[in-house]
Amino acid sequence: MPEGHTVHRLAAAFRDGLVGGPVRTSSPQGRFTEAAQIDRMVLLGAEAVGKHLFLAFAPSDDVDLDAPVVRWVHVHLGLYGSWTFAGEPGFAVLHAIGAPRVRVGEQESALPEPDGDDDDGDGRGAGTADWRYLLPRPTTRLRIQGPRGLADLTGPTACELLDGAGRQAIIDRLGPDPLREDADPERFVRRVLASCSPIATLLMNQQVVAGIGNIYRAELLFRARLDPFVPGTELGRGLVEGIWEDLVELMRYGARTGRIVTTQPEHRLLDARIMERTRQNGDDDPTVVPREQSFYVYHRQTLPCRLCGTEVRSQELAGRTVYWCPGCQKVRSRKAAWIGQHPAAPWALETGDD
DNA sequence: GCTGCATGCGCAG
DNA sequence: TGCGCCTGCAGCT
Repeated sequence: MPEGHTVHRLAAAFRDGLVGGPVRTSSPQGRFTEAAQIDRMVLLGAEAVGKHLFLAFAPSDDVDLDAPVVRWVHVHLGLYGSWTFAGEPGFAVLHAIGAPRVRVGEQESALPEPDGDDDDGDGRGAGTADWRYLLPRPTTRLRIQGPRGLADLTGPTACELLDGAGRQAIIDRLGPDPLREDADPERFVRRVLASCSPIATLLMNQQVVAGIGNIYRAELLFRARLDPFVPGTELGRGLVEGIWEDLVELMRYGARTGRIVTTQPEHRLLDARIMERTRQNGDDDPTVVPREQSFYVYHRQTLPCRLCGTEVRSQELAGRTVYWCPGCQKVRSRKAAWIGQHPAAPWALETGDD
């Protein structure tokens, strides 16, 4: 489920709720056998690099992150992985919008509380809301439990214990992460301009830029009005720099709110008008009206483009589906300037925050 | 209950 | 380039 913004939110949730104190770690599923090695250690830090999450563990809290004694848990959620948080009121709540999910009562299984204040006789205890007695799902790869709450990991592509060198090796093969202060956009620009691969392929290559998934890719290309199949070598520097700037803004919004929104308000209105027109043309099927107004092209294949009404297309490219509007995305030239809309506007008219 | 799909990635060939 | 893997869930029967 996650693109890079989600992983940054997860890192923030860990920093908020679990970093700084001793934690218990276990692998209820049994597949992360190294969990025992870090049990009762201090969770020193949590950071995101692209879609990779790194959690630092040390025997005590007076250790530097780069000390040899620090052990790193490296987690990549892949397509199916997720973290579930549970804890005292306020635990991880700020960051629970979006991918980090907070358990709701019906899905919880709880042990009876040991102090005997189970007064409803159903064997589940009066405190089903007490996170301390939540049984992990059988598929839980890793549970991290601190004084204020816990985090359960299921279905990750990667969950492994590394030393500092192992962590660095992973970071070294990643391109710049638009959400990190230390990101070097020039690395991204140079890689793109030097490659004959289609720009759509390059944007999904984590060695070129770290953190983009299929949604950001499709939406970025649309906002740049860029043909997904143009080789990087055909693009102009200004355009590629514009894509980076746009990406930074989009992902910052995503990290702040937990939602990917790429459409500008005026284009959502236009979309409603187009839908009305298509219905007048005889398409009465209400299911063609998308509830989601957040995207221009992602998952909108066969629907009319929000801007020009051309049918949005989709096609497999290097094993993943690319979505684009053939009507709007015609930029192919090296001379093309950045013509995408600056994204400050898309959510500016949204009421409230988050 | 079953099937297919999904915001990924690494590996073999 | 295709496949296997990790899991949850929507949309079928």
